[in-house]
Amino acid sequence: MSELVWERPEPPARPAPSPLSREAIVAAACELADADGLDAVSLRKVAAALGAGPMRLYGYLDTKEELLDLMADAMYGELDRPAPDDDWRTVMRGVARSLRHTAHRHEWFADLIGGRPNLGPNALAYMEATLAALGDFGSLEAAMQAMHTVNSYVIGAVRDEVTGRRVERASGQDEGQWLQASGPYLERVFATGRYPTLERVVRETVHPDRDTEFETGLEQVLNGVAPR
Amino acid sequence: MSELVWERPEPPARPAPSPLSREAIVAAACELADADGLDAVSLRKVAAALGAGPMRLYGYLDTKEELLDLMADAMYGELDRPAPDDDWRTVMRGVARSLRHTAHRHEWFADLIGGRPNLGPNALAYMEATLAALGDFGSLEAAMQAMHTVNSYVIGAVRDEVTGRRVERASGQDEGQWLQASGPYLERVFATGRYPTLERVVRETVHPDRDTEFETGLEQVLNGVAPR
DNA sequence: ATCTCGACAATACACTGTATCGCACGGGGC
DNA sequence: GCCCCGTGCGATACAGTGTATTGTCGAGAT
Repeated sequence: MSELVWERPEPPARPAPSPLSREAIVAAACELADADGLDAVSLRKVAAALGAGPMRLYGYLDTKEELLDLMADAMYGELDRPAPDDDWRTVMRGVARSLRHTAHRHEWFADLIGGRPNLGPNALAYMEATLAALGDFGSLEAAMQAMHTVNSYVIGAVRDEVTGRRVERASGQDEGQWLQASGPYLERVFATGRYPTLERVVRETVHPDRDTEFETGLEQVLNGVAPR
Repeated sequence: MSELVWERPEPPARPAPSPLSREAIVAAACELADADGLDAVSLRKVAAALGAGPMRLYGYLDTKEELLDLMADAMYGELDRPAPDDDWRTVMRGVARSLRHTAHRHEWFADLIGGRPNLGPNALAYMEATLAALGDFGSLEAAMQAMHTVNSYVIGAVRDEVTGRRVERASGQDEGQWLQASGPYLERVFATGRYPTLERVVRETVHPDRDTEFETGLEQVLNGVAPR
């Protein structure tokens, strides 16, 4: 019934189960996402990058969703903490810029922020530091409302920027505005004459680069939320 | 070689290939998304809902991405057009509220807006109408910048709101704030004493409901973008 | 020395988007 | 009226996904 030793192959030489940790897992996942976008993050690939089988990850996560949560929280860990002594305007400007900055370095972050509850330790710590630095804002509820407004703006703006970048990258190496990225199409659309105002906007106005667009928008929002 | 007629089954009774159209396809897809979220939208299910094979859709689309683009554009078709004679403030308020409203009726829309270039006919028409109605704003470039700022705010705010709703819905029938939806967890987190400010915010301040939070944020942004 | 338990890999399943293939039908040339 | 061909469609196929289940090996306890 059992074969003789000679014909039986040796045990498959267990490759010394590499040590794992949540940190290593999300690091690998982030690397994958940086390289090829969020869609490239699959449990199998992450596990493979760590020299492990896919099911091994389920000791550290219950769900892929949880991996995404961890990735998002890792990004909150990368943000610059606000200095507690700055006035509220600089604090909020700093938060906004920092968010934008890391969303530019890790574009997949833009797909995640706002799309899930951020209750990880890093996100909470960041919120804590920000709120604490907003002591000169007046009431706490006013500070919360202002944070919400600014945050919403940043999330939306960053999202737009990132999709703009992607379009440009996909549609040639072009830099500049999405307008010329989708140039020919828009030409054809404008030729119908149905969008005169839009056409004027595209043809006659100069478009600021994204940095200044973001910054002036941010300044507008900050003016809007200023107490009094 | 060939079987006798008796044993050969009849032709599979071609079920009268149902007529199709892009419109019918996106309608079916939207229905699916309304019922069970964006993840429930698969080409197979959409096709099945229309009584067709999955591959049939590829006559109307090249890619699932394109289906999502069509769905998003369909939503732009549902928005209330701004009245051309209103002043810029009411125009922008209307745009913002309308976006928010349809994102509440079709929550999956919140997952789509800002995440892809919106160049469909409905989106363009909407932009056109909005820009045209913003004639009293001063220069066109200022109107563009202001629209961008307001739009970014709305996209971010709506995104936050929708994920909040989802958390509440998932975590019991609770209404109110995400805070008590994730209540026990936050209690445990606060018990560490690492987030005193956050704790004060949660415990000591009253949280406005989402409508007023959105509206006051919107008003802040509108104040911020006002010309002069 | 044996038993047991926990950690891991292997397998399996239902499902996804999409490329390919082949058939059946309808319309144009004789 | 018949044939033939193109075209539109379904069936099939494939690689890849998240995850449940099963199998197996090694170490620690008795």
